[in-house]
Amino acid sequence: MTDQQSSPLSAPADMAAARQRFDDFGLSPEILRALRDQGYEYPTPIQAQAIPVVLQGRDVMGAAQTGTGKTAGFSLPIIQRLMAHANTSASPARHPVRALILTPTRELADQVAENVKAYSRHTGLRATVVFGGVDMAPQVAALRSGVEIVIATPGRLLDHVAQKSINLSQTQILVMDEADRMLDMGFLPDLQRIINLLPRQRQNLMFSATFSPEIKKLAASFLSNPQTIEVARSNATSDNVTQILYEVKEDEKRDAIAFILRERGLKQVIVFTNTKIGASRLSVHLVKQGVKAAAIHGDKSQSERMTALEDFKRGAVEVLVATDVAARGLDISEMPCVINYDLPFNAEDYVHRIGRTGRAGAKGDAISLCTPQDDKALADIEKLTGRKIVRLQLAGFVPASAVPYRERERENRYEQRSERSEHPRSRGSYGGSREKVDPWFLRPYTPNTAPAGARTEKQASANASSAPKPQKRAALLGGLRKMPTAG
DNA sequence: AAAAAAC
Repeated sequence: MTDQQSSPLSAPADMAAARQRFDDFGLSPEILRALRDQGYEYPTPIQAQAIPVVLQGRDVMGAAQTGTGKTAGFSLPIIQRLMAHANTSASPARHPVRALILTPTRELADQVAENVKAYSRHTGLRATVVFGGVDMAPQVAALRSGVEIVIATPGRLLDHVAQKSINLSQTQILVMDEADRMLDMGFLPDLQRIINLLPRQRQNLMFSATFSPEIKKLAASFLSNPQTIEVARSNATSDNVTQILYEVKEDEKRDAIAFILRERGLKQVIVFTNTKIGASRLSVHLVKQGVKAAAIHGDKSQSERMTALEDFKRGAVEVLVATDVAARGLDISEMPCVINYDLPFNAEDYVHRIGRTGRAGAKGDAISLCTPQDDKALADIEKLTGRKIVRLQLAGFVPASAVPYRERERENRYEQRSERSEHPRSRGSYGGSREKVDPWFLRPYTPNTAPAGARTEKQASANASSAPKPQKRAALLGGLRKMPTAG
């Protein structure tokens, strides 16, 4: 809950009487103080609905997109309920985990934890976050010292369960955030195992952006007599977001992105790709063009992921090239624009991706590149969002392939020389065949009017590059996480 | 077809 919160002083006087305030919920002075610290006074619609219901101890099935203030909607009343039954013993053993919040991605867990810590800072309650890809020891130490609230991704949580560094036998409240995403990611067995470790008598809160049959089934099996909370029609795109669609050729996409970034002078933008390798490649390409870009995806080490996100938030990185790891949940304020380098495979992912902009009533642009192959994806998106998206030509855009080779060679001379030592042929690993050379840094000039045969050859070379040698792929992806550790 | 998540 940061950017979606309206300014405390912005409510017109004539509205103030009708408008609910956080003071109206009977939250403790310590919680209200934390809210004041952050300058929050008025609840968002989801908060106004969720807080009283959660305070009553009821189960909740909430349909809410990120950016609606959902996190505060469940964490404020949870903190209140835990305070109401405070445990004053100094012994860590007397501080069993009392509330567990599960999220699908590590970044989301981290972000939720930051919010929970902020809201509980004056209460004496302690919260910690637990996720994979980082050293376990500090997490074990935090858990041992005694925490009432744990925010976790499922895999690492079960890891802690296995080595007995966490005890869930006293956990009275369970939150499943982004439940639809967790199902998509195959977390159902893990969720089942975790739930089996909890007391039967507990409060369950489930949040999901969509209400698929699978989600309803999950709700039916895990929730008891839940109150349904819905703030906006699900699958709807925000009216604040202007959707723009440019039709380009596949091999023109990189140039088109660079062109769009330059033309619009974009300083805070996420570019989504469908693949991890695609994210890495595009970010390397943009950096070569002088763009402050970084990639974030699941094959990056956790420290690289965190660095990229922090650098992006503080402005050192202006273009975050991301896979769908960043499509949901991430709360980055003031994002005026989101770009789809690839149209996503699932229409729902499109909604989540463009939901990263146009938050808190601000205007935003969602720019997508599409190729003629994307007809089906586009039709699915238009069906889901109930809107027609007009295809436009990217005015003024000249792809690099349209610039005569000799001219490009002159422009790129320095770059090409510096790359030459990395040339696969110089290492003999690719043999001498020109078709197998990665066209990334040696792009043969192909006239736009090339005959069909030449086009096929170009495609073959593009295909070869989409399956680089494992070593090169690993270097690109920066997959520290995948490196074997001792033993 | 892809991505994410434990070691």
